Amino acid sequence: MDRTYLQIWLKDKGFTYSNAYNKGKTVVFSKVPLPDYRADLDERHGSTQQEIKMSNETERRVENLLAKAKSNSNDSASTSTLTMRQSRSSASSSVTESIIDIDNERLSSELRDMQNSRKLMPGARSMQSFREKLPAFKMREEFLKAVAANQVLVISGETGCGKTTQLPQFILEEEIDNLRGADCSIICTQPRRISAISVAARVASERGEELGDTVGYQIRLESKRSTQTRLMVCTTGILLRRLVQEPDLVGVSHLLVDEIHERGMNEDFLIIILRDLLPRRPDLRLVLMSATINAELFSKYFGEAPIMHIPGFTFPVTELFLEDILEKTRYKINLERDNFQGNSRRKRLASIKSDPISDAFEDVDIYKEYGNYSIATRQSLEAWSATELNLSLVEGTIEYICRHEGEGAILVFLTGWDEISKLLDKIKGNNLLGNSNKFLVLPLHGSMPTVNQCEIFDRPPANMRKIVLATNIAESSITIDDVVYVLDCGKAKETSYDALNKLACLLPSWISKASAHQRRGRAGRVQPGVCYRLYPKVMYDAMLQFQLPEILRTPLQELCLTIKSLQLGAVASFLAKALQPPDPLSVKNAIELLKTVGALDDMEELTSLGRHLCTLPLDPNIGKMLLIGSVFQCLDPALTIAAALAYRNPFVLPIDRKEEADAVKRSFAGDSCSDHIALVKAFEAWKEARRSGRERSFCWENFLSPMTLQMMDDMRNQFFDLLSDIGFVSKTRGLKAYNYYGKDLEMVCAVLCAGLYPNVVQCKRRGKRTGFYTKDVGKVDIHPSSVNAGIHQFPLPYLVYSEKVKTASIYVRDSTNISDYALLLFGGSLNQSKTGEGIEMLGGYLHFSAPKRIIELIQRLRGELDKLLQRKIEEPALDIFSEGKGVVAAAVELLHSQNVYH
DNA sequence: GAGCACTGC
Repeated sequence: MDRTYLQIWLKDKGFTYSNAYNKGKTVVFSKVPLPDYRADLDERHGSTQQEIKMSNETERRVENLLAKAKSNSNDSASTSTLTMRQSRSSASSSVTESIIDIDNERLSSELRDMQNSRKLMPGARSMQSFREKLPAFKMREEFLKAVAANQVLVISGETGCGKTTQLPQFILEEEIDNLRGADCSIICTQPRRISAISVAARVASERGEELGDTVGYQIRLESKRSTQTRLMVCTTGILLRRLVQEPDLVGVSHLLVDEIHERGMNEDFLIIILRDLLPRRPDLRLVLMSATINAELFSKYFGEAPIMHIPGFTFPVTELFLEDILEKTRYKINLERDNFQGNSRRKRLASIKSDPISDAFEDVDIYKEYGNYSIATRQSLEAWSATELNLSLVEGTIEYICRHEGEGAILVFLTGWDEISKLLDKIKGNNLLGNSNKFLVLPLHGSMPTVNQCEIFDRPPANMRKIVLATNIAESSITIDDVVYVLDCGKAKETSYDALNKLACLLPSWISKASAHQRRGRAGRVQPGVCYRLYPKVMYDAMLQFQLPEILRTPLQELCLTIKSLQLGAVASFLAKALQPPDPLSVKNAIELLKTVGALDDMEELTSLGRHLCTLPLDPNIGKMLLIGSVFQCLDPALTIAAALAYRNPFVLPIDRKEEADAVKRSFAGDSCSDHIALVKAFEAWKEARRSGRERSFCWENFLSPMTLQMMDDMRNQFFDLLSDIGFVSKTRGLKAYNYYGKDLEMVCAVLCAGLYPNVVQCKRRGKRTGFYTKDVGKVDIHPSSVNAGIHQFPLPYLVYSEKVKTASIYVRDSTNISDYALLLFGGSLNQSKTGEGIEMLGGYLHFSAPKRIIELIQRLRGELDKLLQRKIEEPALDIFSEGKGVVAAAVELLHSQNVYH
């Protein structure tokens, strides 16, 4: 067996990137300035030259295979055919039109008869009186008049006013009553899947109908609708996909966009498109639904569209700030005990100012400002730190509520896994709260396994108090009805995007007033409640009105690709029309990345690859990984990895058994040094377990989320269908026909490399340790949850990663160890090195050296591979294994020659 | 050497 021993030859060249960092120029970046991790830039940035070692045997084989390929490709000249888009027949004959008119008239009157008869059904009376009590009901006529008179209408209303369920319903009833039922098509968008389903279900039941009749819903991979459906509730993402096919939303009569104040990326993107669409569709009616807090913003955006306000109804919630809490609970914040570093207020004042909101408090003269409060309170305020969460204070407040306040569940908002875990431990050790008969303490975090989902929602047994320790997930995604007390620590982890360093960040920051309001509202769902804010009033006053919109906080490559596919013109000028346009540098980064991936050409136009990527609901890198995976016969693992990366990691993080969970994940990875392979193995094992009917125990034992795995499975099917739509696979041949190399680790890693490039890490040995470096930010760390964490010596010189995030440090979360051949054949384009005889990649960040004839051989192979791939992209039905037999075989040969495992 | 906000096609 041919085995090439790979020697890693390290050579520091002191390479620096002046374009990426301007020394002396400060980084202006969202709310949190970056610490100076670039201090010893030159030292850290030393670029490594990788010497390519190729055995004579391998060289001869690759040489031979390539020679065969040459003769092969000559006799089969490219026969790429231009596919013409079939245009839909635009004009239907007048005869069919009049038949449709008659049909529609009949249908409209049927719909009206049905609507009227349902009003007489048992239960309809009580349902109607319930609806009449909602604040929205009083506005019914006014609302309908405004919809008729204005193309755009902005509705502002607080939770509990009934706007989401009533307004679309009013329109539906009105249209049906006026015999326009057959012609109307109402779409209502929701930002989340669950809310789309529950809104549709609620409206259907209020109308006394089955879901899917006149009222239906559609979310990804799931819908309940019929030809009867006149009101469709869908997620914003579904509507955006529909716009790709139907840019004018032909046939839609009314569009209601809900929760627009949340400023999600999809919603912000949608309203730019809609503002441009309205003049082309004068008959379309648009209703924007927002919380009261920022309705004017949207009205202005749509040329002073009228605003209608609907008062809300929730139970009153008493609000207590830190000073009131200290006064009431007599809790004492003790410097030595509670503040680990013993930061006194004065010491903190002397150090660097942290953030404007904390500063708002640090600047206050406590003895003056809090003159009406007790000395103990003032001393506690003096000792309190705005930068570190004081868990003892949280616990003390919980204890106070349990001792002195009435019944009702307590909901505690914390920032993350760590805080939840620590507080849980603390409570369990507490004498009063440790009494397990009296308290039910439940952690609630997106990646914790939901052992007993019901426990969170159900009322606890009598004389038992439920205490939920949650993240932001409880702010809008999960609603716990019986909450009476909310504890708000005032912070949440928030993503931001540092365009200068091309770096996504996930850091705790102060929430906005809007979030604080939302958290408070969680206490008043069933009865009057109390909200304990564990920060001073002055800090609340200093909080931002709203969170920064998502479009300003995330990388934009996927959005930019969608803009191109919708033919909305130049990306930068289109995005400049947004309510709050993103930083031009972020746009530039996204376009550069799309060019690197090969989705856009130099003129910023979509390439053939780019057009394929538009059809896949994936980040362009992951989409490319999937396409290359199908091309190179690794479809099964590519589907799994794409699904996991696009949705969420199926591995859960149990609060008390995380070491075990870590070990299980590592055992799935084996010696692959790959989180992506661990995912694939876990998914395969799940499928096997499901076949033999032991899914539940398998998931439990292996710390996997059955719901996530199920969703991944569905997404895999969706991706397969989409690949079939664009001709890369044939459904009749099935998945197995595209998976010849599915178990071949080197091939799967090469496919990962093709997709994840330019997300490459250089592993540099430094004595006993390995340092990890990327082009954009220099030194990075392997995330401790990765199977690659703690490995000091990797068999291969590079890692590719799916995500790099700055939290406590800059981490690559999921990574795979790859060879230099994988990079050379499937990475970025190769360039002649400016300094020597070698070749380079990634704008000169990665260098490879070898004897001249080896370099030439590799470049020749790479050239043939690129040509073959290009033909395949232009002509997806092409069989590259017969067409480019020699080239593929040569590539496989080379990848296998670095097999260090067998 | 020590960590994992949340949505969506």
